[in-house]
Amino acid sequence: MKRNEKLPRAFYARDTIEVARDLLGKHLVHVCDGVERCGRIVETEAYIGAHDLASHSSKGITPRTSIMYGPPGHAYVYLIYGMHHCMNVVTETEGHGAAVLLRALEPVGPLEGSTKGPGLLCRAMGIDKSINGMDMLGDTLYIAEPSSQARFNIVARPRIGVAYAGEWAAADLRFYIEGNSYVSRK
DNA sequence: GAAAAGATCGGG
DNA sequence: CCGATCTTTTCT
Repeated sequence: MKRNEKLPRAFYARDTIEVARDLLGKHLVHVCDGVERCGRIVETEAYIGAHDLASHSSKGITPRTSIMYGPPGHAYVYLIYGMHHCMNVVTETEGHGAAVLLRALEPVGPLEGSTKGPGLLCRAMGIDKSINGMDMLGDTLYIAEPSSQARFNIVARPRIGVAYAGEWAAADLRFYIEGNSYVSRK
């Protein structure tokens, strides 16, 4: 089988909105207990920096957000509502505090349970807080460009669950593949 | 110390 | 619409 191409650091070290859009269609891979789990990214959200009131980084550098303020290409994973994990990829440059949340995957190969939504995505991929801070250019967790795929349209919509963020709640910073049935919400 | 709220999900 | 469930941050 043809080997997919792992995304380089430079892919993540760019404008967060561009990264969020470009991540659509890419393959997220997690090697866990010798088993490779893989899903195609179909929905993302951009959290663009300290001035974005929906972003955890808007609180400044805290123990939790230090990963977001670190170098790009690392995983930022946290527990939300006491029961669900959410996975992000750090973008831009060290000190910027931006990341892209992965919200939904289309399964590539066997995956247990739904991958439709950030909490379920992490459960199906075996992602939890032990992954927090991991470099996504290693061999355990990474994102790769698939060898080939059909062209698709990108839809931009407001982010989910950020009503507290004032004006930022309305910004079109959620992106998904038009017509894909694994997108968590229209 | 204590309290409140949260980038969610599933059940009623 | 509401409860589960627990971490992080903020307030006293």
